[in-house]
This record gives sequence, C-alpha cells and structure tokens, in this order.
Amino acid sequence: MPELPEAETIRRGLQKYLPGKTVAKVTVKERKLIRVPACEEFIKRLTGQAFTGTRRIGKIVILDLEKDSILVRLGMTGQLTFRDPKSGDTAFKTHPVTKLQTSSNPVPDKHTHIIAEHTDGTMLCYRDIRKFGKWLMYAKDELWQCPEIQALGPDPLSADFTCEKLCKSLARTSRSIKTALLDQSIVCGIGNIYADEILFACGISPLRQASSLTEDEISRIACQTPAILEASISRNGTTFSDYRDADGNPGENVGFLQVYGRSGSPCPSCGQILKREVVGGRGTSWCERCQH
DNA sequence: ACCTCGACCTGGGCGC
DNA sequence: TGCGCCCAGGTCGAGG
Repeated sequence: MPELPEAETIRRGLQKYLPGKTVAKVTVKERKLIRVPACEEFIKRLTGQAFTGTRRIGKIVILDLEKDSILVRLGMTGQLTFRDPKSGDTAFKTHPVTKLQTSSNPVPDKHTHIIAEHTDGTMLCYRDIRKFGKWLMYAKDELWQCPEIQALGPDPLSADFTCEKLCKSLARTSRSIKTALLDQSIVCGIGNIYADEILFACGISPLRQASSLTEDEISRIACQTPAILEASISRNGTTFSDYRDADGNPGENVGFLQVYGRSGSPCPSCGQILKREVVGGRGTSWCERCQH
C-alpha cells in the first residue's frame, strides 16, 4: 500500500533521526528480503557505517550511508521506523486507510524482519507482514545506474515529470490509462489508490485506452498527479508527522479519498453510485457519470 | 516487443 | 463460535 506519499512521509520521518547514527549491529530475520548483495555481505558492509541522509524516488526510500546507499522497496506492507528503546515501548497502531504504522516506538514483533542497532542504542526497524519488500545496497556513486532506478520513469514531484513526456509514453501503449498509470516506467510512485483518485480528479474513465487521451486530458493528469500526491503528503504529514505522539486519528484522513474503496457509495461530485470493476487486475472504483 | 496473468505472502472479513 | 474461502495490491517472471 505504500505509494509515493507514504514513502515520502516515511522518509521525512526518518530524516529527522537517522543522519549521524552509526550502525553497530544488524539483525536479519528474513534473508530473502535482502536482494543485493548477498545477505552476509550486506550485513558486513552496513555494520560500522553511519547514515548520512535520506532520499526517495517513486515508492523507493533511499537510505544514504557514508559509502553505500540502501534502496528499500516497501512492497505492500513494509514499514520502516526509528525506535528509541529509552523512551518507552508502545503497541502497534496502524492507519485504517494506508495501513501505515502510526504509533512511535513499537515493540519489534514477529513481523519485524530487519533491525539495525546504532551505537547510541537507537534502532531502525523494518516490519513487513507479507514480506513483499526488498532491500538492495549499492555503492553510493553507482546508485543512480542500478537497474531498479534505471527502470523508473519520471518521479511526479520532480522536474522530469512533464506533460510532453507523458504524452509520448501514453501514445505508445495500447493499455488502459489505469494500467498505464500503474506502470512505474511511465511515471513512478503511483499505486492503485492514487491512480483511481487522479483519474477521478481528471474526469477520465480508467477504462479509456491510454493512447486515446487528448492532449488536454493528459495535461490534466500531469497537473493533478503532483497536486493529489502533494496534498496527500501534507495530510499524512498531519497523521504521521508527529512521530512521537501520533496515535492514529482515523477521522482525519478517512475522508480524503474520493473514490478509492468507496464503490457502492455516492459519487462525492454528482451522487451517482460509484462503480467497481477489476481493471488491469486491480480493483478499480470510479464514477461513470463524471468520468469519460 | 508488448501485454496479461498468476505467484509471492499474511491477516481480515464474510458466509455458512 | 469456528472454519475455510476470498480478497487486498506491488512487482516480476512465465506464457500468450
């Protein structure tokens, strides 16, 4: 479920604590999560290095070290949290919509698969119920050449994301616009939730063939995509920003989704009952009256 | 070359 | 109450 806004929220949370922390000990309980390099080498290289900062591209959270960088793909259920055992343990709480952790300092549980303990006793914890996540480590100066990043299209919050590029990409695919928006090589960071939200905001049916979109429609997508993602970052920021005492305020964020997960309910714009159908293998909600 | 689909996982919700 | 079935969606390899 973590899409770009959730990855960015997590990154901002970590950015407050991680820089300057030196890794003293690494525990990997689920070896398959470490993809590059081999698990033993990963642990060896990570141990002793200090974190220098964080970055993000699409849905990928990047943890920079002195010499290397770690790519974290959160998959469906990945959660990256900073923990300070000295400030007391709390139970896990998750956001009802995003399924992201909202409590600070959770006790590591059976789903906490990777733990990096720092020299000052704090730790970075990776929890992933379904284990779809992936960790990869590359030398810092080779990071941008790695296949996982090379495969990505422009990030919607970067200057690379332009209407012109989007027009070109969409023109050469026969797939539906919904499927195209989920293709990380066309634009990176959009997942199922925001694909539906963006198409609703643009008044475009998810069933439309991508190559049939007019320049005006594509410019709407180019405009709405960053706006919706930014708005969501600011809202998740409300829920998660205060990492220390955030304890999940469901009412605050539940209302922000216009169509996703609302099939069977009235369209927030016209009142027509929202439709639901599987498009490109994904559950998709939209308004047949507002979206053409 | 492009596209679709199922597998990977687990927990939660629902029906019987 | 409890069991089993199905659903959720990001990514990737297999197959069309």
